[in-house]
Amino acid sequence: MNLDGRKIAILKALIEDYIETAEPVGSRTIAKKCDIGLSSATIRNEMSDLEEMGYLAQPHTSAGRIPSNLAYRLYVDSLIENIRATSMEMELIKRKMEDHLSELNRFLDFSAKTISDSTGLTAVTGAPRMNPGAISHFEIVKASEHYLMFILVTNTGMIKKRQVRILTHIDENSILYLKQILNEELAGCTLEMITADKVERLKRRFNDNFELLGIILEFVTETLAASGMGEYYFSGKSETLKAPEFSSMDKVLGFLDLVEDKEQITSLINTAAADNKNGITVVIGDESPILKNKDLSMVVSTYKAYGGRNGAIAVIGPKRMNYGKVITTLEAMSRLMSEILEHTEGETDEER
Amino acid sequence: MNLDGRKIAILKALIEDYIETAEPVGSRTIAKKCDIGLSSATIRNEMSDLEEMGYLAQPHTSAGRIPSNLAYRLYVDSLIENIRATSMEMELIKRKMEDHLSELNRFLDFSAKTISDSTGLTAVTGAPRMNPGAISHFEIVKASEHYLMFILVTNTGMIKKRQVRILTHIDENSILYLKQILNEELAGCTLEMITADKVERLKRRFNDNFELLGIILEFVTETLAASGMGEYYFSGKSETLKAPEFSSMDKVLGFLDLVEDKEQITSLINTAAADNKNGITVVIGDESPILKNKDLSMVVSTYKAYGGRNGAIAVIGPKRMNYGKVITTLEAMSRLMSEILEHTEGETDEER
DNA sequence: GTTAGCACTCCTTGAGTTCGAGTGCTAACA
DNA sequence: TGTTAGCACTCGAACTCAAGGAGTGCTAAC
Repeated sequence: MNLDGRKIAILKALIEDYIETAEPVGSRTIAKKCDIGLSSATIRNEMSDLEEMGYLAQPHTSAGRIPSNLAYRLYVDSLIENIRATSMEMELIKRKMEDHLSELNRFLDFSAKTISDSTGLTAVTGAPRMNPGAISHFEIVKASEHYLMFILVTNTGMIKKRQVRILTHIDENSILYLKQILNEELAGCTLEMITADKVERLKRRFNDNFELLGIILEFVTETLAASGMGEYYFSGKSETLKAPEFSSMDKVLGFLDLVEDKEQITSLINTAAADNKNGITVVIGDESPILKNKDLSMVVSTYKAYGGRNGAIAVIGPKRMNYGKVITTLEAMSRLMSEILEHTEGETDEER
Repeated sequence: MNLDGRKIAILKALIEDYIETAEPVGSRTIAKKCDIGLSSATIRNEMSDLEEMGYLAQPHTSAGRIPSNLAYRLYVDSLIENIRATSMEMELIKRKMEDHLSELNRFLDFSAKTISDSTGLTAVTGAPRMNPGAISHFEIVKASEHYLMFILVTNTGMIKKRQVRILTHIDENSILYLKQILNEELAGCTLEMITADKVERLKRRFNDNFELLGIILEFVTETLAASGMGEYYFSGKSETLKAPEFSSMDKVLGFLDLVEDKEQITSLINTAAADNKNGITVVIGDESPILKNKDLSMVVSTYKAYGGRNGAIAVIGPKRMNYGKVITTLEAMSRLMSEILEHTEGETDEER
């Protein structure tokens, strides 16, 4: 017994009906819907075969069938039709998105909103993972009489500041001088390159500003060691919960627990994104232990930001989601985001 | 008919029982619980009076009574007992919080978690509203052959950067020179102080780098104009939804809609925080149109961050929340956060 | 191989019933 | 006059039961 064309047609029709209605699908419904000129009895036989093969399941004896994980997997991998988003619409979205470009977090927030609006599900956008890289510039600013501000810029565009209280007086000239030393010694250094040797050299050149050097080096090493874990931006959570599968409270809590747990979301998205560097990854229900027993699926894509770093965008929703729509939306959005972010090369601000 | 001591005792006992059980409270329950030596019949009479006075309500004739908004208001304003959090516990929390101080967003995130852990409800912490202030330092860094990075630091500790593509070649010395001009002319300037006059002077001194000046000025004015609207950090949403009042789906969606809508949350917290600059504000149910028909209450407090700016912390939960616990928790946390943030005076980093 | 027919299963729905918590009222009591 | 015991009444929650219907699986006929 194998999957011939008729079985596939029936399976496809069944999945699509189930996606639409969230109700178990009976043989008569399919007989009416897809006009291959078969009676419900024949379809019943085929469905029985499909159940045996693991593609369908019955909630109880006298109910219709629902697709299994295996069926969804087949559907996503080979049955789905690519609905192309109209380029007109995309052009409009792109223009709107460019308006939100001035700050990365706003941009990602808006992108998440756009995706969730278009899919009706929960969208997540993840900031590109920051690699601290090497020091490109170190700045010391005298903020006030007793405060200095350090600013460190790295070649990956990361920028960190710290304000520290100083007890002894330092004049502007000394600051300028120390800054020069630091930039000479540290420019181009990654964390690994700040060796004991280097520190020793700096100590010698700093001579009487021993204490200050300690504070600065602590700041620098901390900054370079920071993983810069990407933030995630969510949109459309309550939208997703309106689906009928969330009528029972434990499903709702299952979903919210997942979405609120940053660790889980991070690991889920990261593994999925790593799986497939450039395309779309679909994780269906129990395929990930994190989604287990939650009747949820996730579709993940990546976008390229400046500096070749990858960010992730994802949609989370009931296993019975409109995969075609979600996949095309994510494809289009990741293309769009890559275009905008690669193009503008780090045109993102940060404050505070 | 007025509120004598006995009525108040009964009302208090009823509210506290209802807060605990979320079930309408009958006369017998109160007779057993608070031992003023009264029979259920007497209490029944008193409860009937209290209902007439608007403090109690009955879901249906043969059910117990539940407190009205008026009763909660009375309870919060005068009946509640201040449970003081042990200073030991607070000392521990403080130490933990100081560990999370290195970045403001992490700190606020952790604070929200701490509050929601201790109350079992949804906690929100809002970053202090940033006032861009005046320019304290302007930096130009040559990121690569075709990219310059501008960094602007203001006296309120705000820091913004932007990377721009340049077509013409500029050597390091010119950059140094231009930077010097900019710092001379712009240091101490607020947005209002960048007048046409000032721009004219800069133009003259920049002479051949006309185009670059335009880009820089655009960046500067945009940065100074940015309102720096405070972000909010949530924690414990799914925790709140475990309360029995959220057994019906529309209550769940009501709560999630509120929590997801940044505009609403912002306005709700801001008006509440503005109401009462230093203490705690309690908004009970319908007292705010935003909470109307959602059976929710909110408790808001503020904390002082460096530079005298105020941030907000709040707890959102069912109207039937443990106000005593929530209020003392928020009081303690706002004191703690003020101590840490005022003390460390802008010890907050930012990256990206 | 396909289909009509039919018995069977099992969920859903709604009506009817019981149960019990709680009230309001009245009459008795201190 | 305030308090309490007693009792009839109310009304939602929970349970049972039967009817209805959607869907299946099997068999026999085409």
